[in-house]
Order: sequence, then structure tokens, then C-alpha cells
Amino acid sequence: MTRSVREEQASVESEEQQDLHSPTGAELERGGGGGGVVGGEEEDDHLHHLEDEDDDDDEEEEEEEEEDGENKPKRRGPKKKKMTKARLQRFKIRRMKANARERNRMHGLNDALESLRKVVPCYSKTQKLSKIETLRLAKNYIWALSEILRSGKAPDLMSFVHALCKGLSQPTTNLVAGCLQLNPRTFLPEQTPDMPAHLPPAGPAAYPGHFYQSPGLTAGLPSPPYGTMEPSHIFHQVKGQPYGPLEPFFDGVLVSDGPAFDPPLSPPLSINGNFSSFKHEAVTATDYDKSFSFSVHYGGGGAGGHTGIYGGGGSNQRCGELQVDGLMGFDGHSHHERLMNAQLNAIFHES
DNA sequence: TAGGCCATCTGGTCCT
DNA sequence: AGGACCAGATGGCCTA
Repeated sequence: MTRSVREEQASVESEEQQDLHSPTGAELERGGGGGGVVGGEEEDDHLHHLEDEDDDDDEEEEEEEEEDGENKPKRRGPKKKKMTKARLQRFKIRRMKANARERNRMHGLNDALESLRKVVPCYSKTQKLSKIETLRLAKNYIWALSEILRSGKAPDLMSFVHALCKGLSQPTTNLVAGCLQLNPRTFLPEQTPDMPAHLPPAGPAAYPGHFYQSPGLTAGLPSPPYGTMEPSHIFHQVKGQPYGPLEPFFDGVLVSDGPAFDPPLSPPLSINGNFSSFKHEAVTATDYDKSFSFSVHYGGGGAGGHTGIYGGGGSNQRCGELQVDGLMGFDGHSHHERLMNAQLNAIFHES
């Protein structure tokens, strides 16, 4: 999955070829959408044709006359303008400009996606997450962080990782596991029906505090180099609390059996919607006690999307004091890490 | 070789 | 009219 090299090659090739692509009369006549690459031969023919006609502009009218044969029945409806040479050239220029804009737009989109890759867990230059996986992981990450901010409590790391990997493909899950040096089976209950998800993995790297001491990885993990799980991406273990300061935060919900938690499709700040599904699953969970915290938080929420985080009292107000604006526009891990650590410290020290 | 992922072209639609 | 955005189509590259 070394996508970066491939992408560079593709980029170079595209840069070399981009000027060769232009719309053709044949494609225009075809009407329907289609790959620009497909019409390559026709395209070249047309370009040659254009070049041949470059010297004479007066042929346009003649061609139109030829087109209207005497024996042919006249068409009804709006007369379709013929692609004269001048029109074709205008069209060609317009298409080339549009193509360039579209390329730039997609490059901007990819840049933004690359920025996103850098701020979600498991960033790796050599082993890029795919676009869709990046978006999925980001969604899970945002959701998990929203939970942290909303409650002001840190989850246990197994639950956190489980939340991160929800809905991700197996390779990406393996990558996350590789970053954490965890056995992916330990947080994928739907993929390991024989093994309860909340049970600790067999290896010594099962729990926080042991991640980077694991000498080796379990089967199924991708080959090195793994991505990195930045410290800010992990909710560090609090002293004296082996599984986190407040274990039930995610327990019984994220690491529950049965229907897997599915982060809602609503925007990340639509916390109430998130909690709606959370509460539902919590109630249906066998361990009702573990759902208590979610019920409490959910009960105070209003209908507005933001009030769930910033509008409430207690820890929610504390979250509102954090400089969330500072999260926008960071490029590197250092800044990100600093901000994240500041926020997490605020949470941990005030809770 | 099939499937996944990607970049690019393209035409349509909406907006300014 | 021109730009932004979108979705479909296509071919290339890579991996299992």
C-alpha cells in the first residue's frame, strides 16, 4: 500500500499529458459523459484536423452549407450549432481551462485530505491511508474527541481504539493496531465472534502503559514501517488508574457485544444526535451500570447541536473555555500535539 | 487476473 | 459568461 510513490508517478504523468487532452468534436457529438482518456485517438485526429484548418477561417460557412443536404429531411426543434473551427477552438480553450481548474480543485482537495491524514491517528508518510479510510478514521476520531470534551473524562484506551476503528477496513484496522502495537482482534468484536471484545488481548502490549514495550506484533499486522500514533492521539493512562481515569466512559457501549456502535452521520458537533444512538445502545446493553454516564449527559442536552458541548454546565463549560479555535489550521504534529495536550491536561486536571 | 484506489476528463447544474 | 461543484466514465498502477 505504498501509495505515495505511485501518486507521484501519476502526478508526473498527468502533468506531462494534461496539455494533450482536449475535447473533441466526436466527444461533443456523443453528448454523454465519459472518460477523457478514452477519446484519445479521436482527440488526436481532431487536433490534427484543427491544425490543418488553421489557415482558413472561411471554410466554416461552407461546411455548414454542406451539412444541410437537399435530400435530408429538415430537423425540427432548435438547430444544433455545428462545431465550426472557431467554435471548436473556443471550446477547446474553455475545456482546457476548466480541466486545469478541476485539477487544481482536486489537488486542493487532496491537500486538505493530506492535512487531515496528519492530524488523525496513525499518520504515516510511507503507508498512507486511503481517502475513504482517512475520512472514516477522522469521523471516528472527532466523535471520540467530542465524547471526551463533552464528558471531561478520559476513556480507557482500548475503548478509544475500538471507537477509532469502527467501520474501518481490515488493513486500516491493522494499521491502527500496528501504530498502537495492539492485536487488532482485541477491539474488533464483529470480526472475532469467538473472543469477547472487552477481554484483554493475549500479548503483553494489551493495556496502556505497555504499548511501546511490546517486543513483537501479532499476526495479521501490516509490515513495517507502521504509522505513528502521536502521543496526543492517545489518552494517556493516569497514575494509579490502570485503565484510565474513568473506565466506564466507553465501556459497555463502545466495547459492547451485539450491534456495533456506529458513529452517527451527523456533524461532529451534533452531539445530541450522537448521544441519542449512544443512549439507545447503552440501554440495550447488558451492563446497565456502565451506561449511567451517558444517560446523565444525554438528559441535559437540548435540541441544538452545539449546546450539547458548550451550552451545558459543569464539564461542558470547561470545554467551552478551551481554545478550540486554535485547532484550526495547524499543519504539523507539534502544534497539534501541543494543543491536544493542553486540552487533555485541562480535562484531566480539572476533572 | 480481479479488485481497490487514484487522477483525470467531461458534461451538467447552480451560482455570481 | 465564467467559475465552482458534482458525478460518471475511463485507464493506469498496485496488490493479493
